[in-house]
Amino acid sequence: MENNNSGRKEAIEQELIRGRDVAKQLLEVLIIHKSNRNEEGIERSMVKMPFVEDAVRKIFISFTNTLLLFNSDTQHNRSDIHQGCKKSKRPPTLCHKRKSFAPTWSIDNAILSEDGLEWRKYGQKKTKDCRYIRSYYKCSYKNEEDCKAIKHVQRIQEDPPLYRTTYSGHHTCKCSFVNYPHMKLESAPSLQESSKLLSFNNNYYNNNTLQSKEMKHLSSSISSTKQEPVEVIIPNDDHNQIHLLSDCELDFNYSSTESVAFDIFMGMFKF
DNA sequence: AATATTTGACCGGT
DNA sequence: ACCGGTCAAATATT
Repeated sequence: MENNNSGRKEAIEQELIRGRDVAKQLLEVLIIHKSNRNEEGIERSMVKMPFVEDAVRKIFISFTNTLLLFNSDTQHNRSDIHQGCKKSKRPPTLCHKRKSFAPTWSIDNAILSEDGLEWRKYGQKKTKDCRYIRSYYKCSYKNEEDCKAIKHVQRIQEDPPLYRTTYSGHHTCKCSFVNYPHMKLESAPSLQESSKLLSFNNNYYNNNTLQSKEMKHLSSSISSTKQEPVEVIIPNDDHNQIHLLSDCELDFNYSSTESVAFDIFMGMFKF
């Protein structure tokens, strides 16, 4: 327990450092961008938007990974409570999981826009303090993959219309890879039941040096954030596959896989 | 027919 | 007892 605890502490620290470093990079880019505008405000620099976008994403993921690590104790303690009532029919006893310890965050939008993730509406409610209805959504893959991500959307303002979307928990399903069609996450039947297979289409990585460099980075990233042994397979020419052996801490594993995937994504833009 | 949304009942936390 | 989150039957949509 002691050992596990210090390992987690270390992982949290690493995530924080990682987030800080990317934030610094981003800040530098923005400062350069600012100084490269001339007096008329005409832009002379070429700030690569994919880079900026990805840096923001990485910072975000770093924070969420840290939160997941931070909360992993509480989540474990809770999971056995709600296993006992998994199959009970409505009356007489029904256990609903109420309080979630998952990280939450909100985003305001002027329009009801797609967020690129897949949701299914499961309820709506008029709340006390707001005259608008609040809609509740859960991940479309909740049943298939036990993905715990939920969100609710509520209009909070009339005149310039404004909608607030509050997310809770992160996707642990294939839908988190929906914006990155060259990456696939699926079960790896050849290995343990709980393991996952992350595969990359080689068409996107035609520079061989870059590829091997990023793959190396990938493997080191995975093992550095996990205490358990991780199997990394870097195979043939057609497909690069990484097997992740995971058991109870799926949220955490998926998230780090995702963030590592962004690393690779980012590596592509440097060349 | 299969899948998604609507809706009121139900539940747990305060 | 109230409030907001969730369930699941009824209904709508594909």
